[in-house]
Amino acid sequence: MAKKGREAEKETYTISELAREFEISTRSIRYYEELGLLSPNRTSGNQRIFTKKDKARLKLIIRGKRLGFSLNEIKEMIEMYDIAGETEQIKLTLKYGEKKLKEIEEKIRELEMLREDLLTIRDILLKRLKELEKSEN
Amino acid sequence: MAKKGREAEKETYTISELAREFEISTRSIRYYEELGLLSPNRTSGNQRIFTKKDKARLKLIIRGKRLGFSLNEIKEMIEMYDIAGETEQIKLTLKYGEKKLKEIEEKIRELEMLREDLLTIRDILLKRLKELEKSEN
DNA sequence: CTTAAATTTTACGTTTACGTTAATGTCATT
DNA sequence: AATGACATTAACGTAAACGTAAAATTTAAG
Repeated sequence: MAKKGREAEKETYTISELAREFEISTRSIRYYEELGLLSPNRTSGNQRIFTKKDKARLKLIIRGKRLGFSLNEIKEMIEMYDIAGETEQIKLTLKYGEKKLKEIEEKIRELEMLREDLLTIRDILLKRLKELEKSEN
Repeated sequence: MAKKGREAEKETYTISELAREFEISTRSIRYYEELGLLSPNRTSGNQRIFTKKDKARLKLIIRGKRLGFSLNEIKEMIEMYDIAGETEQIKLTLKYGEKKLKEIEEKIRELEMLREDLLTIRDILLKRLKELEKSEN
C-alpha cells in the first residue's frame, strides 16, 4: 500500500494527550483500563499507546458517563462492540442491546418531560417578572 | 367548599408508602430531606407526612437521578420551583434555567447519537447472524 | 392497655469513581 | 550521560449516595 499524500491526522496518542483533549485526569484513563474498558498497547518501555480506536472508545465512555450510566453499564455496552463470537452469543448480545435501546429511548422521553417542566417554569417566571417590572413604574 | 363525590385519590403518604411506590429505600428519602430536597411536615409524634406536592418532588428527584444529575444539581433545579422572590432573584433563576435547558437538550442529542450507535451495532449483528445461520445448513 | 409494626435519630460501614502522594522508570534533548 | 518532562505501579485517601444496625418512640390493631 502506498503512503497517503499528506500525513494522516495522527495515528497514536499518549495518555496525557488524551487526558488534555477530553479534559479528564490520567488517573481516570488508567482507572478505565483497570476496569477493562480500555486495553491500549504498550511501548517497549511499558508506556501506553492509544490508537484511534482507543480514542473513540474513550469518547464513548465519557458520553456514557455524562448520560448517567455507571462504568459497569458502560463496560457491558462496550463489550457489544467486541462480539466476534458464535450464534448464541450474538443472540444474547442482541437481546441485551434491545434492552439498552429501550432504556435509552426512555431516557430521551424523560429528558423531554424535564425539558417541558423547565420551559413551563421559565414561562411562569417571565410572567412574574413582567408584572414586577410593571409595578415598579 | 363541598366535598367531592368520591374519595379523592389520597392526600398524604407515609415514608414507607413512598419508598414502596418508587422502589427506593426509606433511607434515601430521609437522606434527600437531609440535603434539603424535601421538607415534609410531621405528625404530633414527629413522623413524616408527605403530601402530593412532596410526592411530585420525589418523582422529580428520582427522574433527575436516572438522568445522571447529582443530588446537588437536582437541588438547584428544584429551588427554581420555589422562587417567590424579587426581580433580581428571578432574573438569576431564569439565567440558570436557560443553562439547564441547554444541558438537557445536549443530553437529548447525545442520547440520540448513542441510540444511533446501538442501532448500527444491532444491524451488524443481525447480518452476521444471518450469515452464520445460512452456513449452518 | 398491650403489643406488633412502623418510624425516628444516631452513627458507623460500604461502594463507586476517582484524587493524591510516593517511589521508580522511560523518553527526548542537549 | 545527564537533565527534565512525562509515565508507571502501588497504596492510601476522599466525596457522594446511600446501607445497615441499634436503641428509643409512635401509631394502629385488637
